[in-house]
Amino acid sequence: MASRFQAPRGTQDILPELQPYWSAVHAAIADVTRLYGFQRIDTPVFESAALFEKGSGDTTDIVEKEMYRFEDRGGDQLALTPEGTPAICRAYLEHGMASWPQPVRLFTTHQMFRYDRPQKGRYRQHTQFDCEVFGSTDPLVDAEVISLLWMLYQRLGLTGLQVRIASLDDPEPRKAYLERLRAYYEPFRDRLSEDSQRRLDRNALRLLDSKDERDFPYKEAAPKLVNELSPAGAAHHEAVLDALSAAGIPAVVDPYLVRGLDYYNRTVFEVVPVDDERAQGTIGGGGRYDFLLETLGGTPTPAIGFGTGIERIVLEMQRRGVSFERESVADVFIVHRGEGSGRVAFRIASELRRENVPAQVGDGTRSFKAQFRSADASGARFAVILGESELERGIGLVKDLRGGGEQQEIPLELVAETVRGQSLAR
RNA sequence: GCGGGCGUAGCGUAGCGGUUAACGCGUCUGGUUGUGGCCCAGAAGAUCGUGGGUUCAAAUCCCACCGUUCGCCCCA
Repeated sequence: MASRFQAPRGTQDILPELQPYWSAVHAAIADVTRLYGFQRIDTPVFESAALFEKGSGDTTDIVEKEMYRFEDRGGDQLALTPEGTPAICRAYLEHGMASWPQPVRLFTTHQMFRYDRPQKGRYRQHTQFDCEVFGSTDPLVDAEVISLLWMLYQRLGLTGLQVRIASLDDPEPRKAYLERLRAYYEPFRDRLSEDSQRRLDRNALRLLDSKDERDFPYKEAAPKLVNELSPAGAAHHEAVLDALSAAGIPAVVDPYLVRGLDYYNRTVFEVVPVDDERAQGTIGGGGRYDFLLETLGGTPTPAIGFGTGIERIVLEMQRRGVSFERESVADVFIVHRGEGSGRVAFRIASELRRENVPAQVGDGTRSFKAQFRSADASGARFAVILGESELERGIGLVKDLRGGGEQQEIPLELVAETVRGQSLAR
């Protein structure tokens, strides 16, 4: 290895060859958010650690073992954002957005930091596109954010995706359900996997999410929350499904769907590639969180949102074979050699760039052959040749790099204009 | 945090106890006083992830660490 330094574990460089994917994602985000009437917000990379402890839930893994927490020089307890929703909620409350026309639709793309064990598609720093809608309990809004997310994926050429959806009901009926679930599992406690025995005490809902074969028989026979919703919860759930179906979005109810954050109620959903066996397959997910803003000290405000990982989207695009043509870095490549040629080359390049023509100047210390190779590699359509004999005659040669490579003699003052004209005319 | 696989030039690979570590792509230079893409020739580029150990001898065997990858936990 040439370099002694490496990017920190779980972080990565996004090299130029990958940038077209990222640009496409950002462009699609700009499109769909505009189509759905979302406004952009940007929040800081770090926040008060307490925001996430309160917001995400202090027993969630994100807060308990994955948060980059630090004390700054003034003694404040801060954390690199592990999760976007609490940050946006904080901004909503801090800026009195309750007095904006409701509902308030916000989106952002920002960096997330989680100290967990890296794998493909799981990084310590990753980028998330988040959308949040505040101030509406309407199930159509649930369907709308899912529909926005779905459209994003469609526009990026991602096929073979599936929306999995469920409802976690509201806190009171869920509490009652969880008691029933524990009562159901308790007699088998000894026969469950170690993980599931722990879940029984800590987070019974997770029992349904077990991937351990020993738990499967009990899991299948277990009471499912989606089948036992309260009347209000059931009506909401049905309305969301109905709206999705009206919009032609293929959503399947997944009774085993569990999301890792404490604050969700009613609608929860994930988007997964149906043919991906990997555990990190989920590319996006979210849900309703009608009680979070209250938890954070605000007036009760219903809300729903999602996050989707851009790294995972890009991986999925590549897996799906979405590709981009290599962009040329210049339209015009100026080859020059000899005393004073650099000055002229630089002047012509500047003229071209002022006129919005991408132009590159060759390395005048290298041979013509080498500069032409660079010109070819740049993908430029035209080469401008400025050698000693041309400069003596006050002309430049304009060469078409496609086709037969014919060259025209053009007076130096007209080179930029001529090339620009031909470059536009192509 | 737990368990498994992998780690050889920029990239992809070969070599798997024994003289100067090989090949393809890429890069650079040349083949045309000063002209690209194809072709040809040559060059540069590797402390064989790092550090220990075993051995007369280690890229090859063993251990630890680092990185990556797969599964679990969890999540985007």
